[in-house]
Amino acid sequence: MPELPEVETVRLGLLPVLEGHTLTQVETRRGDLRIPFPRDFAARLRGRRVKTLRRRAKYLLADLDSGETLVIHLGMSGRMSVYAEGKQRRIGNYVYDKAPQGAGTGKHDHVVFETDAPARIVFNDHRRFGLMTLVETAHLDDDKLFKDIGIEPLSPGFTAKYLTAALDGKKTPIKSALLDQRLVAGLGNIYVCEALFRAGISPKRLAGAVKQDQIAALVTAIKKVLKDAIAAGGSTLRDHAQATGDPGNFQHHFLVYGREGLPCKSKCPGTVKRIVQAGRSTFYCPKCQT
DNA sequence: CCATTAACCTGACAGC
DNA sequence: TGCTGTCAGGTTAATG
Repeated sequence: MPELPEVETVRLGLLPVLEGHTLTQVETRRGDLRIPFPRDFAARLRGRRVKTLRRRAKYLLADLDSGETLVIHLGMSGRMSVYAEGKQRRIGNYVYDKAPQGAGTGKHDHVVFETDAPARIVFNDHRRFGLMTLVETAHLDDDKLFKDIGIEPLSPGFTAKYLTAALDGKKTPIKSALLDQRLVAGLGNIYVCEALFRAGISPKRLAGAVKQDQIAALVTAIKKVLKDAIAAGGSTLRDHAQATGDPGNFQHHFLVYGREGLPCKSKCPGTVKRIVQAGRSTFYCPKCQT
């Protein structure tokens, strides 16, 4: 469920049961996800209070009162499901169902957290491309996972000027460049396709050859599509769910993604086409994206 | 250094 | 019903 809007949606849903709360119990139900859990993972989390729950790129970051940060990546299919203890509860602005029988013991339920909210949080990830680890908060930016990650696209620093410099001289197609987390953090296959369509840029155009006015339009389109998607709770294709268990809604607003063979939505006579770039599907309108 | 491809793992779905 | 092949929102090691 994994691009920036989906991760942000999950973060917002976790906030009421995590931030300011204590992890009363933590259980790992296998030895690894994409990478092994660090030594004494559960013990280092148990009894710790979450000071803040942040997001960087597609990672969730829970800063603990121990000086460590719990780093969570949802991979392709990871979910964080929140269940209220005992009965359905409203906590903050969210309503959480009570845990159904067996919640946290499923085949792909890999980590279970209990908090004093009181709530149970179940990390489920059937493809196991996700990861969890612990990093010293003070050295997070220098960690292998984060040292090469680029700018946050929703930050004020993400401007046409920044993107122009980042794309300068690049010979890879703009579609592939935008998926590179070192240039811009958090974009994935869906939102890159959608942003390029909204900016009228061909995904095949070489990154270094995108014109100045197109770059400006692209920056605007990226910020808008990400914000709109967050407001819609992300996009649910198959795996994404909000922390409450509800699906996202932004998939109903796709203009090109998954629309191969259907008419272009920008009142042009074109038809949405699917091509493969760097091993990933790209959807675009050959008529109005140049 | 740069760019592309294959691999990681499981499940859903289409076609036979 | 069941088999096979294809595809999926991400990341990264290996390769050219």
